[in-house]
Amino acid sequence: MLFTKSEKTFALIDGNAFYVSCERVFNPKLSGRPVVVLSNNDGCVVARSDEAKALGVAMGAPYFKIRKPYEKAGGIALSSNYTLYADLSSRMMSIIGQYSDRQEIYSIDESFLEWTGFRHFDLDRLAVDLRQRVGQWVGIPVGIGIGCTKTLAKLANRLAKKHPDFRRAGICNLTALPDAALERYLSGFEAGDVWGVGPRWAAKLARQGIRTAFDLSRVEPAWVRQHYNVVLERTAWELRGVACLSQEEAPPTKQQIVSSRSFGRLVGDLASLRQAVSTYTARATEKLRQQGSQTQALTVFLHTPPFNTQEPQYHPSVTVRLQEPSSDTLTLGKAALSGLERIYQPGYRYQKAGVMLLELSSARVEQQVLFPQTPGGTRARSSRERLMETLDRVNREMGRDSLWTASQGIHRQEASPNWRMQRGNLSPAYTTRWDQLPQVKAI
DNA sequence: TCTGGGGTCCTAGGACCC
DNA sequence: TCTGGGGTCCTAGGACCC
Repeated sequence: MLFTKSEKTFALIDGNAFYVSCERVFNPKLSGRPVVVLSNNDGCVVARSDEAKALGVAMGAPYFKIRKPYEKAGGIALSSNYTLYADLSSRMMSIIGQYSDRQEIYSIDESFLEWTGFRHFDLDRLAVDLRQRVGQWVGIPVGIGIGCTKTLAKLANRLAKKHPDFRRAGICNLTALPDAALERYLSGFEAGDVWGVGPRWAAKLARQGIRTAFDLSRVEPAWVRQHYNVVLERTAWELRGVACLSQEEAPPTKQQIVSSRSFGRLVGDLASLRQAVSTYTARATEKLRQQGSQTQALTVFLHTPPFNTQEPQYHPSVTVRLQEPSSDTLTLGKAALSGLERIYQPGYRYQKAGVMLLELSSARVEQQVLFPQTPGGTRARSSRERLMETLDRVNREMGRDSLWTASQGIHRQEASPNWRMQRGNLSPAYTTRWDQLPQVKAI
């Protein structure tokens, strides 16, 4: 027997060219045309429509390098609008979640559903219905892959997008296939395209004669562990139909939280860096409170531009330990600035700064400290907690950046100091700002 | 000649994912 | 001129413990 069929069933649903599809929902002029969405500062291509792919635009391509020929060919480039994508994502995910009580939201555009025990249903029809509903209710086209392990569901999802046998329907169900057919599809599937096989391992596997997903499924898993590691061994098992990965329904709380940005232009002065670091700390700390955690150490780092060899290079970082765990924007902001002062060297032009919060723990577990630094001890701290609750509530209800600390700079975001990122072609916040709602004009 | 055995914790680095 | 941002897991090796 070539393949084991695990008792489980997984479906992987993801949005096609998700960011581009989000833009198209509210701007029909974009349909049928080459469209790309760019990373922050309009740096790299992070999403491409089929038409853009057909023009040969590569994922991750620096936009300035392809801009001229791309625009000449009628291509459109948009700055990324994460507010819009996050909102459409949550709508899409809630519809997908109607098709199983076991949903894992894997990324902004991908979701696993566990369909174990659903085999008395017609899974293909279920998938057709799901796809149609998401299309009608949110306007995002999705692809669906079904397999008896998550790795096979991922692989099926890819076949649903690329393979002529499935592309029309956008659905590929590997659980319904006989072994011979499964072997045929896996043999036509490059090992490097398997989930969990990156470029390094793909190259090493190829040197050892393992070129397709089928090849990888035939290798002795123990051998894989010996020559690679346990992660790739699991992948090999999963390709055979032995489920090693299970559904992670409740997202685990993060072990670290990072907030960093490249600047709109190179920055050399400490005052601007202080504003940037304060802003990133505030953002990271807000995320920290959202997941109910506190941190005991944070790292501040700076980077000079990596691609410009003319610039003198300097990549300092420093970790600042706190005396007691905290989730307070003011406390952490102060700690971050003290770290910045320690690593800052004049004479360099920096391209990026960032803050990482480490050693996270639940804020509900009260750690007693021998000599609390807050004057007045617990009472002073609880008033700080109330301040943070208010800060978060105001920013939640009145919009992000309604309330901020003076160290972040006294201008509103729109004033755009020199370190803010550039977003030259940003679409409106169609679904999250009253003043930017789409309008329908009567003729 | 011959130098125990079993364990934890921490860090750095390497690989992967979207 | 112009090259994103945010994560995870695993392994090896060193320090240290009894």
